[in-house]
Amino acid sequence: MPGHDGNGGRCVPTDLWSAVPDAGGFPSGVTRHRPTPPFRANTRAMNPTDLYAHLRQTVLDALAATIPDLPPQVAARVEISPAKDPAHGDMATNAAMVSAKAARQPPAKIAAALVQHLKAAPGIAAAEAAGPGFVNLRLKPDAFRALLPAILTAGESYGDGTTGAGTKINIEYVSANPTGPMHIGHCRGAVVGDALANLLAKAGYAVTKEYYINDAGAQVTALAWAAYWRYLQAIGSPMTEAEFSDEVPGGLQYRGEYLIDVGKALAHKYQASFATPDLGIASPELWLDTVRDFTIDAMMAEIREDLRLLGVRQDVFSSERNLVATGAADAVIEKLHADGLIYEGILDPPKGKAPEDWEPRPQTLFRSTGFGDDVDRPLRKSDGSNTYFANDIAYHADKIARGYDALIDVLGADHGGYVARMRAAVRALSQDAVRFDAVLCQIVHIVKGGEPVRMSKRAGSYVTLRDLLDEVGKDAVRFTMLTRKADAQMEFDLDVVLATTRDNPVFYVQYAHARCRSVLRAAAEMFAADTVTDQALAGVPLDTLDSEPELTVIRRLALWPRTVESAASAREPHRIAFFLYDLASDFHMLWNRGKDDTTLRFLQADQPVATRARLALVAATAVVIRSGLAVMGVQPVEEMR
RNA sequence: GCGCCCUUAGCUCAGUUGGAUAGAGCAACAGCCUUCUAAGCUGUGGGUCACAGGUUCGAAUCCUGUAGGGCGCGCCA
Repeated sequence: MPGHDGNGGRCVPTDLWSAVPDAGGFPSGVTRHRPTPPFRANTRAMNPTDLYAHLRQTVLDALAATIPDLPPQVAARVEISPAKDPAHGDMATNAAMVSAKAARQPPAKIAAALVQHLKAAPGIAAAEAAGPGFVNLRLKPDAFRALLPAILTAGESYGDGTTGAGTKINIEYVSANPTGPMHIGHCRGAVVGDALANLLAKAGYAVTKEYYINDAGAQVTALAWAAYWRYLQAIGSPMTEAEFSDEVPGGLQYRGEYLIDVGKALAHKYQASFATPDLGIASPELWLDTVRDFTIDAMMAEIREDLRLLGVRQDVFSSERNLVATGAADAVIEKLHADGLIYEGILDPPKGKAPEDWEPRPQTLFRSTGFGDDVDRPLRKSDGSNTYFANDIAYHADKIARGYDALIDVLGADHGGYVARMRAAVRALSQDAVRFDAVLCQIVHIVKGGEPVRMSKRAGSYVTLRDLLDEVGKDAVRFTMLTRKADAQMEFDLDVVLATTRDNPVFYVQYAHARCRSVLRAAAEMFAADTVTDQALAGVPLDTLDSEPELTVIRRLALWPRTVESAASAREPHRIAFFLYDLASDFHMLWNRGKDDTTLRFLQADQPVATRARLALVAATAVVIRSGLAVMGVQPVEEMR
């Protein structure tokens, strides 16, 4: 989110790829170099780790037997989903309804035929037609229980998807101007971007995490002046801040205390050589480039430290200044010019906006209207230098040249108006082959004791990431930032985040994991430790797991792979947080049964077989919680302190 | 003025990409517990999915319009 300190956002997940996961071709327009997905071939194995995918194939087989010449496009629309109402069974499929038209038969008739096939399928206890043409399925408890050894064997890779199919995807996030420490707005983008990247990787994409350093342009020049002011202070200049500000083009902008150390470092390194003999402002030619580079390096070191503390580690840092220096920006404009997409023209004045300083002026324009934008966009300022957009085109051209199939930018919501032109540029540069998405993050308000928290001691005008981390810690920050859709405004209530109650999702999920681990530790005392490892528990008999709260947890675990898949294709990492909260809720409910009735507790020394079965469920729950927290970049805790 | 996004229980928010009787947490109400399987548990009430049309077997979800809110709108990034 270069530029202002905006941090709002909206998410526009128009996913072209997830619409047809398999059983048919891919939608046109995104087919470049798309390897044939190898998945689903093994969904009929004995221990399916994706129960829903497995059942879907069973339904497709039944459908093929019922309607031999069914078009693949119809098969692609067949879904299997969890039943909302337990009275409907465990799962339902829309197969009869979506194929009715092609088969020229009423849904009810197809449903009845499907029921006949499905009744006999392995793992299915009951099948019945219902409603407008649903087929409801009830699974044998064994079918659900069989998931536990599969999870324990797979470990945290349970839920890994293949929908990405190795697609190369680049996700750019944070990209804060190196003009100061990171603040809350950057923080949300950082967490959303990082979690989304992890999520896409789990779904099978080949992901690169990237940071774009906006180290060119007027902002960093203003930063250099601000650092220079601190330098003058450090060498004992008699100037006042007001006097200095009057001499700065555009005035002194960055007044936060964080530049004091930079000024001191400059003074130490260059002594008084950057000032006039009376310690006043020397000619910028003498010092500006040096001070700017020095300060940018210092700020980037600061930002990298912020990112490290937040647990974000990006693969690639790209510099805008470098793009300009190597002539990449000019080269891209040349290329677009050769393609006939650049012209000199005059834009209409914006309607409704104060036109007082507006005057018609010929500009170098990019024909973005040819690619879905509203107006053509300027590439050069009147002083001849590139606009931010021009450099950003060069940057995205660079990413395209590096071979990505898709690009994602995580931006603040105040950049919503920027998305259409960037998408237009990517389309133009890639001949429509590379998909571009923006994930916009809305603003975050920090609240404590019911009052908004606004100021930071250090930066002066905003709450820094460091302040927030000091207050609540990395894991709480990351989790909480993912408890809302990115495009929804968020109130970050410091009191709630630190509360040890159910309405704090961070606590509630961590507590569930800690309880799992606590039980397993106690089990290692009660039985031989090597009989309660995940590996050992993957082989124990599970028939005794038959109570409703136990099966509820297992059903939830079965939803993990499809949660990963749908969250990834929608580019909505917050869904992982909600899933974990629901899973934690199911688990706590199971745990609470043992509060009043001690015979319902997990560990019963006189019932080793039933106990081990329950331990398998507990261990699998812990695995899935860890798997989800890993996507969010949150460290699971072993015990509550 | 134009564009994009949003509007779901009193509050804060989900809603599996068009499926069946729209969910959760707070708050409210009614019980229970006073415990280390600690940092509460169980249950109840609560809705014209902003409003009006449309598309179809079926709409909170897609289309059109209206009202209200957020963001943006040529040489800022």
